[in-house]
Amino acid sequence: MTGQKKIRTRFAPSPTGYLHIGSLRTALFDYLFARKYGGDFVLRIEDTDRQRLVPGAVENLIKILQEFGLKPDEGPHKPDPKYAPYVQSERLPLYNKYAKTLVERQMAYYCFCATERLENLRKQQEAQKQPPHYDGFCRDLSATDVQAKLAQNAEYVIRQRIPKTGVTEYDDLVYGHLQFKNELLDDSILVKSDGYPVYNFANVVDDHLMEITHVIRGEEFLSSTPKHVLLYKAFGWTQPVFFHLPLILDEKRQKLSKRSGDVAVEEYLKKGYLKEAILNFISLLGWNPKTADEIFSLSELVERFEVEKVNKPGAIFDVRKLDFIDRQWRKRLNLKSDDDPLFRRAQTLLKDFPGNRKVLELVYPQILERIAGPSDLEERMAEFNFYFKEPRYDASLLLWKKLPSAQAKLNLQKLKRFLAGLKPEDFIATALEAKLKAFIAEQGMATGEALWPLRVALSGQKNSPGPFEILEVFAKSPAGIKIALNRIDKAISMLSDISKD
RNA sequence: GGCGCUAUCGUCUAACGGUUAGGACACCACGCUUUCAAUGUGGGAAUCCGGGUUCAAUUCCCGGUAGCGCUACCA
Repeated sequence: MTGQKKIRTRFAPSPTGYLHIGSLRTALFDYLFARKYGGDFVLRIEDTDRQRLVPGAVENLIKILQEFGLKPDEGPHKPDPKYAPYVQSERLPLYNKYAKTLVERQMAYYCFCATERLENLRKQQEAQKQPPHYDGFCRDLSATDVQAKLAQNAEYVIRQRIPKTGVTEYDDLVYGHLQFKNELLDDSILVKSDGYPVYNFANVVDDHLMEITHVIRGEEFLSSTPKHVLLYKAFGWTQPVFFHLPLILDEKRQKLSKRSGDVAVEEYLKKGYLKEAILNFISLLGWNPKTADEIFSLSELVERFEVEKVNKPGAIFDVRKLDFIDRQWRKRLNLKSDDDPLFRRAQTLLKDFPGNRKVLELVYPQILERIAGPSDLEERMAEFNFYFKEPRYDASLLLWKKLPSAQAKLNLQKLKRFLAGLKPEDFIATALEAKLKAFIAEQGMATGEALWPLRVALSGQKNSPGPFEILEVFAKSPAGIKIALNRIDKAISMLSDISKD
């Protein structure tokens, strides 16, 4: 056991200002793998693309990871002097040093080609239906030529010198044995003209220096991995185990991206999804426990996680399943409304409705109860316009379970008369319910046959809050009770029309 | 175009080479319930195509097709 190296995984996002749902999944698997096998989970920030820098992104990343319970053991927030810094833009001298080494070993070379020439080259190749690739113009520049150019302060990049022959192969934990012909690999750029390294390079250097044992990342890196393998070989470093995760796809089967809709984890949080549900849901994308259960907490996931259970095909992100899992979690957690993000979301939405707060406070618990999932919260909320607008509905809606129209009409007439005799202070949902139910029983009506038509008459909807709540809301304003009674009248007359037919 | 990966219900997926191809989401019907939700019961719904290997192929091999990914001085 002494020779065993400690397992170390890393999550290496670019600070783009938000956390991509796919990135969260990667972070989750990094975390699960590290926890499962007693390793460390490291956060490294890949900010070598200076065009895409977003201020504050790193702090946001750490915060949100923490919120999900995926707190890295190491990272910018908690550096280990042995590996720090954890932000790539602070590691420039390192990349520089290693790039030089590569050049010395003839495994990389200076390239002075102008962007314009490269663009033309690519256009030509595309026109001739050839795979676009660097033509090796600077690959065999003599040492003196290079020195001369450098002395002139010519702009340059450093390219990887890929062997012209041979095959590069590696084993992936998920995808198995993979091999690539070297001749098809491009002499891609390692260090950009601004002195910043490119992903393919910085990644390898850092993973080695940080002693990462398992590289867990999305499948999109499957075909750039041979270049990484070649770099490990060039340096004489042992390569980590590669562990690629199947892609998360949108409903069009494309890699989930900003074009697909919401990809930012923050968006889902804002919509009111529980973080437990989000984590649970994405864990099921490309991985399955092989049991009937599928509701798991983070620690349950750690317990059940196994690499063998990771699938190869890309998985479509189906928000309806997320809704389902969210409901399950909501039930499991039994949240009080103040702790429920969905509730908070509902509250902010309600602010946009043109009514008094009292109305909303009364109906919101029902909104939440009847919700299918946060994804259609907005739609459901919009239905509550019935209070402010005259409802329009089909008379057949009033007929619950094939209730005869004459019966419905009679019931409504009785109810209306009863309601008309009540005092304004009687219109408090709980008290009203007791009174109304007593009356219904006394009249020998079936509860459903009385309350269904009443509720529909008041709201005009198949799904709405209950009649007691609606009536309480109406009774808040002096004219409200009259409006409610008018609606019942209208329903009665609609039923009369039906019975004539 | 080149290279790579992938291929079971609409979706997520299960099935030592032998199953009436299973489960979950979604959908539909019915029951229960004042509606919804929840719950119960039932229903429709899949092995991409073609060859092999084998007594036996969803499973192994080959080919095709399709989808996706990569093919940037993005990651």
